[in-house]
Amino acid sequence: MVPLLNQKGQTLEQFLKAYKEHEKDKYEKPSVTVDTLIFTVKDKEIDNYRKLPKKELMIMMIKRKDHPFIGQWAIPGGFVNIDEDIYESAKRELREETNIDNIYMEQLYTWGDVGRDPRMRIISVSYMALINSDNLSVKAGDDAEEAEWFSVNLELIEDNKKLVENRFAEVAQLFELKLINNKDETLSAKIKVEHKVVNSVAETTTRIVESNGIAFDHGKIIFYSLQRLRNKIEYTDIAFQLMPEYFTLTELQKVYEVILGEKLYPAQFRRQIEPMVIKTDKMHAEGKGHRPAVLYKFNPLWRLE
Amino acid sequence: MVPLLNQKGQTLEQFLKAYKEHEKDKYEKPSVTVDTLIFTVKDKEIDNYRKLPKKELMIMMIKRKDHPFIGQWAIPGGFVNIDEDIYESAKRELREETNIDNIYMEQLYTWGDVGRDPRMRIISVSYMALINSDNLSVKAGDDAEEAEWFSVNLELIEDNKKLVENRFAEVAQLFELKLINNKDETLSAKIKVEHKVVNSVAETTTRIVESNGIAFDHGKIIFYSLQRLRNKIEYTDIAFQLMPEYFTLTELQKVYEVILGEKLYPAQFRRQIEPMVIKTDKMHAEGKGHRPAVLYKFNPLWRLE
DNA sequence: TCAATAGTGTCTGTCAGACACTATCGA
DNA sequence: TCGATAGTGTCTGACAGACACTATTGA
Repeated sequence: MVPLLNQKGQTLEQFLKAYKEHEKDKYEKPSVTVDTLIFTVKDKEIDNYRKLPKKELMIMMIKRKDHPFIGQWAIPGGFVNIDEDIYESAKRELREETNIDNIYMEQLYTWGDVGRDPRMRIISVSYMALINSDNLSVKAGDDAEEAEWFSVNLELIEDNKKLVENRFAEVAQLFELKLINNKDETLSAKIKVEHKVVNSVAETTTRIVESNGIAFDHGKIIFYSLQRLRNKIEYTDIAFQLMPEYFTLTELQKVYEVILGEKLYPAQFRRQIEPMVIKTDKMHAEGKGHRPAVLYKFNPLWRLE
Repeated sequence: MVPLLNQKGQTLEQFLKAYKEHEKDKYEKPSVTVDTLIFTVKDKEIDNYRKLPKKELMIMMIKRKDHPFIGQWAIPGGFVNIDEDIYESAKRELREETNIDNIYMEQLYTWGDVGRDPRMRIISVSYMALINSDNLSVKAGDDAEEAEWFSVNLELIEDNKKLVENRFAEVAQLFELKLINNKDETLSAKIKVEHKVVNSVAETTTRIVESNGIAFDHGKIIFYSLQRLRNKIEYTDIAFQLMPEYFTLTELQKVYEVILGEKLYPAQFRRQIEPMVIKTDKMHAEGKGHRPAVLYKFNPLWRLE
């Protein structure tokens, strides 16, 4: 077979050799990092002996020891090695922070605005990892970094809908994100979401209007991940990534509730979740002063009918 | 206010100055490109005078003039400028290929496996643009590049479900993607999707097992974008980005059908789509030999009730 | 006994799937 | 008249929202 030649008469091999010698570093390149949002759900202890613990959505944050944003908290992340897939890079990051491996992880979004890091042009690929509360006892990695879990609370604090020319709609929503660790340190960010229809093209802009203690544009990234979590929990089985092997249906329901931010009806929740779970013959040992609950397992076959 | 100092006693300004002088290019960086998948829906003319034209989903591809993959077809794309947001970069790419501006575009996914480009390490952020058939007459950009529209057809050709240990499921699906231009050039790719549950963690791998005439991993990227299109058309209004300002409900239904790959019932489709459209007093002029259809417009307010 | 959780039964209205039917045009 | 598209009416079963009810435990 005759090798294909380009306009300079080069074979592929010749082209690649010349390319690597002359073309490779012709332009200035941005740096690429991977940020991993690590979520789990944790019990919050309650005084009353008969009451069940409340569930809280938690995210892992790292305290910055150097400029920029010194002393503020950031999502764990780091530079992509030149010989490492970006997915592997995110897994490595997760391992370094938590010593946990073999965990559910998905790519979220890539953030590439010019001014998002004052040091230089950095494009950041964000991943979302969900770990179950079984593994929560695992210590944070042996880096000298301060890594801590923060509870995640998102509140809609303003919601404006406008009519323009009785034809185009503008929606402006203001959200407040609050992160609280077990020392009651509180970080917060206000995020404004504007939805406009211009020339019958819908445009949504999301921007941080205030940030306290959260480094870079990480408030916005966390906000985005919460939207994704809420969406995906409705039509996938990702919630089970947050559960231990055995769990009660009430625990599972509470995980759904904390992510969706609303109460669900037990009867209906059980009917809907039924195909995704397997009833075991084990009973929940913890609950006192009320009827004990049956433990369930995830049914990985649920999509196959 | 006292300026914050890091461990070396530097202020933020001192740190940034030192960083830019010494740290910036410490590590080898990957290159970053943006690829834009440009979709539209086109009429396919029919001989019978009373019949309506068929709708086809089309994607714009560029013929490669140089190594690697010389002579094959690729998604339009290019390097991100160092002083340009990645979203702007995708818009620029779209403008260069189609001369169209102000168009719906969303980020799809970021592809960052090490070996995906034989020239060097390239991380590619893909965007999806939808343009309406009104603009279709616009010529491809004035680049010397050959740019052409290809019809997009995706077929599920194998579907295996396995039980392992009567406990874990494995699903393997084989898809064939076919791209055909108006000279009847046919490009194709076979994509294998494997879904496994290992240690109760669900893992999905997607890989190209065969590629004819489609450069790089672009068959996989197109496949991914089709999944996203199908998903989003069900719960968002993106379909209207593919429509001209005035359209009949049958046209709209055909667009849904070609993207979803299935026939829909007219009565139900009309009931469901009703809140998203506004009936006008215009009638469709084209159709001959049958009842004329009312023209509708998109209702950008539909989400506000 | 009582407070709390576990778990079930059932009514109601909505809506998707399915299909049949009417309306209107041009050759 | 007929072949094609445009558009509507309605039956059926499934299922979400809502609420009430029963079951079981430990202090």
